[in-house]
Amino acid sequence: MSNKKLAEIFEEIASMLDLEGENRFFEVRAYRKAAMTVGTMQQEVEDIYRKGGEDALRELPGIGKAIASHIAEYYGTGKIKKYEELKRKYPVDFTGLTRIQGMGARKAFKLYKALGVKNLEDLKKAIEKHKVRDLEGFGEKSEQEIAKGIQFLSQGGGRMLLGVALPVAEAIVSQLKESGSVDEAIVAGSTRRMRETVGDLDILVISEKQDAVEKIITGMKEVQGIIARGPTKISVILKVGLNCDFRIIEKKSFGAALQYFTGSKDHSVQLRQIAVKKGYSLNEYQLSGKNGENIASRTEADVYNRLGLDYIEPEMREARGEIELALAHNLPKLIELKDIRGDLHSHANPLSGVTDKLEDVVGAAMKLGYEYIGITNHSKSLYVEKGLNDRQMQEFFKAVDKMNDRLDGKIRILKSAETDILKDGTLDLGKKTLEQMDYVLAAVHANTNMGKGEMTKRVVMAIEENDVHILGHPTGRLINKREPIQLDLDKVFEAAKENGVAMEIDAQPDRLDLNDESVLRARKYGLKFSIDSDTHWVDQMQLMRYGVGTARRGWLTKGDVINSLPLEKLLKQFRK
DNA sequence: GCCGTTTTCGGCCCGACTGTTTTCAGTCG
Repeated sequence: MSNKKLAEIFEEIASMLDLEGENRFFEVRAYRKAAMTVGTMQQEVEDIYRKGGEDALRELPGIGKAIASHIAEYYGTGKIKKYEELKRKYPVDFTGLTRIQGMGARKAFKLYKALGVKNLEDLKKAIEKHKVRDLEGFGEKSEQEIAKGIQFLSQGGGRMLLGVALPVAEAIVSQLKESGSVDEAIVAGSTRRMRETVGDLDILVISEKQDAVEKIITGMKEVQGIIARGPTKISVILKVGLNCDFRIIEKKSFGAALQYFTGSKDHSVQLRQIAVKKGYSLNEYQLSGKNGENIASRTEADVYNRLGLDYIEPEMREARGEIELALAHNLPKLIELKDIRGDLHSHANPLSGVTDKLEDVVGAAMKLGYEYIGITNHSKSLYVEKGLNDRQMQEFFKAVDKMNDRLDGKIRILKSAETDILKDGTLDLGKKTLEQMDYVLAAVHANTNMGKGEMTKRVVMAIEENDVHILGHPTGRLINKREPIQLDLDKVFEAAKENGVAMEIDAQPDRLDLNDESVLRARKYGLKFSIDSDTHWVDQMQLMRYGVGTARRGWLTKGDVINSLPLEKLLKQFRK
C-alpha cells in the first residue's frame, strides 16, 4: 500500500511549494491534484508503473510528465530528489500537523519558525506551555482550538464507515423534518454519494427560520458541541466523533445547493468549468448567465440540463468519466434497491450459535418481498464458524427441501454454501455435495497472506476447475482493519468472464467487496455481479442497500446483476 | 505542473467562516 505514502509526499511538496512564495499557486494545485488521484486510487500505482511505465502513469488524471517521472524515481530509488531538497529547507511533518482541524501548512510553518515545532509531539509540548497564544496571528482561542484538535485526533478521529454514519445522518434529518421549522432536509456530501467511508456529514436544510433551526440542532442528543456558526452554515461535532455541517439555504436555491454540497469536489469543479466555457458561472445559489441572471437553481436536474448534461445520479459523481457520458446523453440507468429480487449469500447454520434459524432468515427475506433466498453456510474448513462437512451439508439441504415444500412457492430457498477455496485452489466440499446445490458460492478464508502470483493462481484455479457460480467477497478486505488479499484482479476477471462466474458485491459495511472502483473495472470485462447481504443474523438483511450503493458507484445496471433476475431466469443462468 | 470539440500556450472554480484583525489571511469543502 504505497499509494498513501506517495500521496502524502505530493501533498507535502504542494505545501512546501506554497510556502516558497509568490506565483506558484497552480503548481501547488497540480501537486494537490496528483496527491488526490494517487491517494484515492484502489489500484496500486506501483503496479501501473511496473506494467506500463511512465506512459501508463500519464494516463492518470492530473499526472503529467514531471509527476510521472517523480513516481518512476520513487519506485526506482525509493526517493524523490525534489521532495528531499524541499524537506531540507522545511523540516516539518506537514502530514501529521495538518491533520489537526484548522491547521494548514502556513500555520504549521509559522509554528516551526517561531517555536521550532516539527511534529505533533513538539506542538503538544508548546501548547502545554502556552507558548502558542503569544505568537503573531495566533491567540488564546486558537491555542485552545489546536489543543482540541489534537485531542480529537488522539481519539481516533478519521473516516467512519458509511454503515455507521448514514443511520446517524438519517436520524438527524428526520428530527429536522419533524420539527416543523424546515421545508426540507436532506443528507448531502459523500454520504449521499454512498462512499464506503465518510469524513464528515453534510446536511442541507431549506428553511427561513434560521434561529429555530439552530436551536433544534444544538438540542439534538447526537450533538456534542458547536464548532462554527454563521447565517448560512452551522458546524457541530457529533458524539460519534464526526463533524457535521449544516447549510441553511433558501428554497429557490435547493437544486444548486444540493448539487454543490453533494460533490464530489472534482465533479463539481468539472461542472463549473463547463459553465465557464458557456460564459456562465455556477455556485451553491444558482447557475448564472452572462449578466448574472438566474438560469437554473430549483432542482439538480435543472442545473445539469441547462449545462447540456443529463441528470447524473449522486453515486456516479466522482469525476470518473460520468460528465462526458452525460454530455453525450449516454449514461447507464443504474440499478435500484427495488430491483433486487433475492439475496444469494446468507447464513443459517443449525450447528452454530452465531446465526439465526433457517425459518427466521426465510421470514426476514419474505418481509423484504424477496422471491428467493440463498442460504450459504460455511464449509468444514472454517472451524471458527462451525462450518459444515459434506454429510451435515446434505442433511441441511434435506431440511431446506422440506421447508420449500411447506412454503408452497411463497418464496424459494436456494441450496448453496459459502464453499472455502483451499490453499491449492480446490474446494472444501465433495463433488456430490456441490451437485446438490442450486448454485455454488466460493470464497477464500484461510491462508490469506500468500504472494500475489500464488494467490491469483489459487483463485483462478478455483474458478476454472469447478462449477463455481459466484466468487464471494473477492478480496477479503475489511475496511480500516484488514488489507485485501494479494490478487491480480484483471486475471481473475478474465477467468470469471471465460467461465461465467459472477463477482460478488458483499454488502456488509466493513467489507463492500468488491469495492466501487473494482466493480467499475470488472464491468469493463462484461462480468455479472451478485449483490448480497452476507447476513449472519436477520437484521443484517437490511444491509443490502450498501451493496446496491457500491454497485451504483460502479455504474451497474439492473442487467449486470444476477439477483435482479426472476427466479426461473436465475436458475436457468445457474444451470448453464 | 497539467491540459486541450475555442488553445501545444495560456488558461486554470467559488464561497463561507474564524480569529485576530482595523481590511484580511488561513482553512475548509
